[in-house]
Amino acid sequence: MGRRRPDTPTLEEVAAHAGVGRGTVSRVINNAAGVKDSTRRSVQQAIAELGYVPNLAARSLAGRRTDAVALVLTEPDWRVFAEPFFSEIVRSLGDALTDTGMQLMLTLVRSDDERQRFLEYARGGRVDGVLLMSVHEGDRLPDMLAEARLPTVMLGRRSGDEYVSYVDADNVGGARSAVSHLLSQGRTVIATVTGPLDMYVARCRLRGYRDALALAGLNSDPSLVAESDFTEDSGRRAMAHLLERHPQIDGVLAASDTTAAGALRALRAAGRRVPEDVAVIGFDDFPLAERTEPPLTTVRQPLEEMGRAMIRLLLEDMEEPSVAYRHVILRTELVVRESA
Amino acid sequence: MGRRRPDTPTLEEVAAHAGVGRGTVSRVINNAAGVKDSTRRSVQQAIAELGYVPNLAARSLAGRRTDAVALVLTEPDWRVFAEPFFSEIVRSLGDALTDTGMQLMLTLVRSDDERQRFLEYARGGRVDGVLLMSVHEGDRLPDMLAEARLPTVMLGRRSGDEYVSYVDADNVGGARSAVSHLLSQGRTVIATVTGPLDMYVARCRLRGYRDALALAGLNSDPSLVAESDFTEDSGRRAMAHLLERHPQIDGVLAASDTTAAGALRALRAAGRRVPEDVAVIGFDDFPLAERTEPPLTTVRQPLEEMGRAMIRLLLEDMEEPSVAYRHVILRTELVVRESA
DNA sequence: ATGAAAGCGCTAACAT
DNA sequence: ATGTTAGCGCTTTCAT
Repeated sequence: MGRRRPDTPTLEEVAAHAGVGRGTVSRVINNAAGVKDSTRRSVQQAIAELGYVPNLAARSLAGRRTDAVALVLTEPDWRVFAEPFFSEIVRSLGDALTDTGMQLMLTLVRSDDERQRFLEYARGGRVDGVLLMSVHEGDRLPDMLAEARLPTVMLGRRSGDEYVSYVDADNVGGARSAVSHLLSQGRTVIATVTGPLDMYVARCRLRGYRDALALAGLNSDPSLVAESDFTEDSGRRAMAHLLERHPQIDGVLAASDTTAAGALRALRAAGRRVPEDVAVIGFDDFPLAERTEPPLTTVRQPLEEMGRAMIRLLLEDMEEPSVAYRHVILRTELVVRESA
Repeated sequence: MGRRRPDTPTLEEVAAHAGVGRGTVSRVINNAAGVKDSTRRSVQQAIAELGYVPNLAARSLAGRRTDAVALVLTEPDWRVFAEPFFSEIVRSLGDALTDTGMQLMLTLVRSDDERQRFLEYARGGRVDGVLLMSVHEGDRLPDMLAEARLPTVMLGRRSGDEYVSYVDADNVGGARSAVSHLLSQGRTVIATVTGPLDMYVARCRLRGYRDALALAGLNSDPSLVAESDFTEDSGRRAMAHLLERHPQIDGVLAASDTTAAGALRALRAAGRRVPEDVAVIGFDDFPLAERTEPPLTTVRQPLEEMGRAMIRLLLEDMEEPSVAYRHVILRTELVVRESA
């Protein structure tokens, strides 16, 4: 595990080469004010000539920033990678961070051992802040990070009373409006393929489904609810199962558009036409839902805004280490795509 | 961008608390030999009581390891994320790294600006080594890293004469054996859906396809070749296109199993039966190919071994910074899955 | 506007 | 076996 970084020029050598003190060089590389223009230029030239690159370890030891934030994925199931949702969020985080000059690094945490290791890494000062995504209910990592007073922001929450800062979408409202939409179309037997019910997000969407039915004065029949794990295949199986029990289903709320695509396949396999016989609405990942034939109506989450909001909360927390946790819940939008 | 790490106890405080010198504490946290058992225990207790966590910046400044390696994705197209290939490799890298106690961090590099930023990050000493994947032909990042003398290993190569260290699969051989297999089945009109031809891997597979035909004394017809970008949808389109020109196609080599799945859809849409009318063989990502109905024959790459080999090369390079570039090409395996 | 000097928290070489 | 000490390369006062 030996490491040798050879002959990297140091700030001191740059200073000597430029014939100035090292404080001056430091000011130049940090774009600090109060350096005569001519001095600045000669320092810059020395930097170029020597191929100087600041030693980041020394820099963060000496004080200020690390200029890196970690995005942690605590997901034993690697298939989330395949979700457009995931890549959209990562992209939006990357974009939002670009302006701040920070590096985004993705870290994968699967076991408790890795959880511990990451904690030490973060507490060791290798990152200025931590973003978390797809956190499951019992996961204590966010609390550990928060206790260590590391700026921490989650995407989504683990439960109804979450403390650690988070950004979430209005899942209940989204599901509610989707189901209300189905009802207003005259659909009467509406089923739902939920996500894994140990995830709060899945429970919220289920709640919205029930709320909408209740609002219409209908009882929700438990046998119209089938659980999936957000993958296309499990969505297909869940839908097939629902159809066996309730052949007369004419509307479906799916936990995600991947799941919706799966449901679509099951419906087709059973000879149903979509949306004529059965209308399907999925939560949220537009790329897939749009590529479906026909394009599915979806509850769209403002992924771009969610990423931006996460970065905003994180930066705020870094500026002034407050004791407050902050929460942002973003509105969802029903994107209707039926021609019918 | 201010950052304040509050009141973290230092090694010195631990030493005082335990009533020992700080050298001793350092030995204990680094599991160095030559510390009396009783001393070690009392230091460990002091560490626990104070909640001490080593400052990683100080550690790497003082010399040794960073204990982190970066996996860089230089991919403007985020859909690669969705490839099982990708997550399999990441998993295998993670596993291989676990034993060494190193952190793996994924970094996304899309623009030249980000390329430059990452270079400074790496040269700044934040990582001990760099792994690269999905590197396109003209990308200079690997050279820049190698010139900066950072241990660097790529997955795949950019061209036929690659210098920077890499691990690759025998793509030519794999494609050749796939097409030979089709020929031995009596298939006579064999098309191929290639990957993006600005990637060497795609060209290699195309070469294997041609080699096999030549070996059988056949000329390859350019109009039996259609390019895709490794996504399912582009595979579907490419296949549809091929079918228009050559309705009599009875065998297909697809660039990946995602592409193969797309090809399958196009074939079905055109009323062909697989594998009775048309046999499809895809390169490489078993999870998807197995979930296809019927399961597709594939050219399997030893992803697990590839990940391990990358880590091995990287560690070797870190141990003894050699001037040599090293290359490993792993054999592929044809996994036949037709019942026919 | 700029130089000098005091750390930041750790490792490793040198004493003992 | 353990204490002491000299840096690692930078930022940041504090002088000037």
